[in-house]
Amino acid sequence: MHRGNRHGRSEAARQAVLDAADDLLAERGFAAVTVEGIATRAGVAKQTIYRWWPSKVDILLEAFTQDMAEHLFPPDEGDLGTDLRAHLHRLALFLTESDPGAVLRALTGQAQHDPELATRLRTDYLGQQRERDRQPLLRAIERGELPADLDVDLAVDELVGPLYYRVLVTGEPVPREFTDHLVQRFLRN
Amino acid sequence: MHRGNRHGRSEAARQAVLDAADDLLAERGFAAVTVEGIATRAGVAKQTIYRWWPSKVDILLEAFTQDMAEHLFPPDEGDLGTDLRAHLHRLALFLTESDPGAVLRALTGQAQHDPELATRLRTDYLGQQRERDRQPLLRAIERGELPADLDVDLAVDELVGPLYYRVLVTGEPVPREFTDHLVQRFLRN
Amino acid sequence: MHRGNRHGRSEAARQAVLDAADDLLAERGFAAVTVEGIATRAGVAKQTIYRWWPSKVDILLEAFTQDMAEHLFPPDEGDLGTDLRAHLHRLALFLTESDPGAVLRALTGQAQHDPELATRLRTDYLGQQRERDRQPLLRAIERGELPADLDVDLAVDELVGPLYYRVLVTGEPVPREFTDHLVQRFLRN
Amino acid sequence: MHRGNRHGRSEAARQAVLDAADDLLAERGFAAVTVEGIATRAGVAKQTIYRWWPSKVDILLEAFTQDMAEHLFPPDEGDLGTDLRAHLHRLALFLTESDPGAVLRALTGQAQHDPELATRLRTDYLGQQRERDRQPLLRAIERGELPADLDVDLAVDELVGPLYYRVLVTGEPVPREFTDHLVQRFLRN
DNA sequence: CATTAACCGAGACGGTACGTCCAGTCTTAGC
DNA sequence: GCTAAGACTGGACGTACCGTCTCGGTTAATG
Repeated sequence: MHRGNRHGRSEAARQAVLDAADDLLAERGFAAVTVEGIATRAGVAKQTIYRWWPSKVDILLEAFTQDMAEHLFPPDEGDLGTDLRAHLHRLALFLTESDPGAVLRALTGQAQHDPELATRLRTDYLGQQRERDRQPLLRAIERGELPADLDVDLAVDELVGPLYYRVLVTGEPVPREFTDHLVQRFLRN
Repeated sequence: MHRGNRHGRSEAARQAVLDAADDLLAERGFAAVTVEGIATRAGVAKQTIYRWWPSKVDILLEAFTQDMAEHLFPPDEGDLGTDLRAHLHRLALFLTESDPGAVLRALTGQAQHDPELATRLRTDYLGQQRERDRQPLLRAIERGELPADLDVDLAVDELVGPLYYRVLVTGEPVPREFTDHLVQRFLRN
Repeated sequence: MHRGNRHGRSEAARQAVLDAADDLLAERGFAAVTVEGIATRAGVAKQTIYRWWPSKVDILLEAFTQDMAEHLFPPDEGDLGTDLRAHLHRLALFLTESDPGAVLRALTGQAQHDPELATRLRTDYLGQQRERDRQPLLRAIERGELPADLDVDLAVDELVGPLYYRVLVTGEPVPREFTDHLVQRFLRN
Repeated sequence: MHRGNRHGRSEAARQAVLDAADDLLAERGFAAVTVEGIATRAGVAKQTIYRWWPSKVDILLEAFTQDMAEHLFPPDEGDLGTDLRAHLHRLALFLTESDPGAVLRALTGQAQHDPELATRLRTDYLGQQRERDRQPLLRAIERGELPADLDVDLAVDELVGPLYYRVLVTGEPVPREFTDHLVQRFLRN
């Protein structure tokens, strides 16, 4: 059944590992994400895991990157407020409700102990995500809705910072009223 | 050297454990904070640790709470802008530069994998800290600088959220310009 | 139930390990004597095994030494032929039929790949055994049954060599006729 | 480099495997004789090994059989004492000094854990060797030097048994005096 | 003279056992 | 009664080989 051969790795094994890691995280928490557990659940040998991933966080990182790939492109309705409200709300749902969001929270947690992972996480995910976060603002500048000299990065920090803060620090829910309020305060300025 | 006696726990042992945990975290990172490592470094038996702390995160939590206790009381200069700027800057320094800040980052990271720790962290630290964060705003309301119906919690999220976001997520520095800018934007509203 | 404490190791664990190793060898052969298998069967943690024994052959060596301790003291009936016949027969039974004999065969086999084990085996067992093998001859010399200038070591080689040869090399049985014949040939000289 | 063809196995690969196994045993001991190690050293695929040999001991067995093939034919000088002394001395040298002797010792060791190998070893080697060992005696019987009713097998056990015993068990050297002495004692009877 | 079957190397695969590290529990002797 | 010491079970770590399995390339008899 397995497809090990000179043409390279088994896609079936790869996917089974990623799925197993995801499932273990979702069902039993980060502490249950062990290489042995993944191997058993995926029906894969440990060596196969170590052959392709340096550590278990690399598995989660790949699983996350794959799952998250097409998500979170901000909508473009032609109105800054509409776009921002929709985007922040979707980001909040992603972080608090989705499986890849749970993986991201776990990885962000682990990154506090592991600078190398922190760097990788920023390279692999945050860079792209911030680019997506900037889109509504950049389009608004083009449309003249926002001044051309706006500090976009600062604006992004103001908009998404409180959201991540709730998710990662206070653990409070992030209802639509909250994200809408953030947008409202931002626009009033 | 050990101070076995029938009169209660050894304060020397307690402090040695807390110091050892702090030092290990600072010098060799969270992964090096093991109960055995702490015991060896502190010159203490593992059992002594387990007698007084349920787990290693409890040690860090206690070490952190002790170190952090008197810090971060927001100044009261009688002016909202001045107070907020000073407070946010000190918070930023605390989170990014201080040893207890490093412990807090590590604990916050661990809390992403450990809901029980998350709860404890909020109880033991965040509650108090948020109260301190609210002080400048409450005083400003009393002074009439801010409207009485201000949603203070939301305002705190707006002010400190971007700061934690930089510390925990993007890893970017948090210079005084950044915190000043946050205050400026907040006050302009 | 376990008795780990500062006074030293658990005798129960020690004996369980030795028994498990013995049993595995007897029941399922040398290939089944794995540290993990011993640990499981003995109801002991692997770490406990590695704490006290450097390798699995050390376990077998200790098990063997303990089992073999009081065996094989040659009889003293006051007659060389009688004593030698009895001693060789008992040695043959020990090597071919007994559990410690099976362990010795396995260790002797392993010693062919492991010079250090070979040395240990000679120190721990063969030295004593050869001393026992010499006893009947020495007593016969004292009684005047054998010349005082007899090369005792050579005589031992002649007497037991063919026996070990059958056991270890040809695998033929070692019946009483065979050992009796060896003695007869030796005495006729 | 490889010689794939439809007409049978590659002799080059076969010989490379046998040499690699021999060399590994001689240089790094039995524990280093692994199928992977042999394959790497021989520049051969593991599959090629498994195609032709059921296990690594089969490789050693074949290597040994090939190396040993023409050795050890007992001389025929027409005198029993002369022939036996020469034959035992050559056997001692073979077992203690030669490369195939080292392989035989390793195989004999392994055979203590592996009854199937023991059987094969007796079939492939010991049978022939014992036949060679019997030759000097049979010729002496024909010449009338020994009685016709001599138990030849027993005599062989007496002559070579002590030699194997020293090689496999006590590890003592087997000098010419020793083998000569065995012959002398045998002839005196 | 092109096909094509038998053999080759390479190497991924599911497994088992290795020897290590740490978690968390337990027992004892000393102060 | 608390302490240091340290043995204990348990479980995950990362590594080494096992024996099995494709695969693409090489070669030589066959068609």
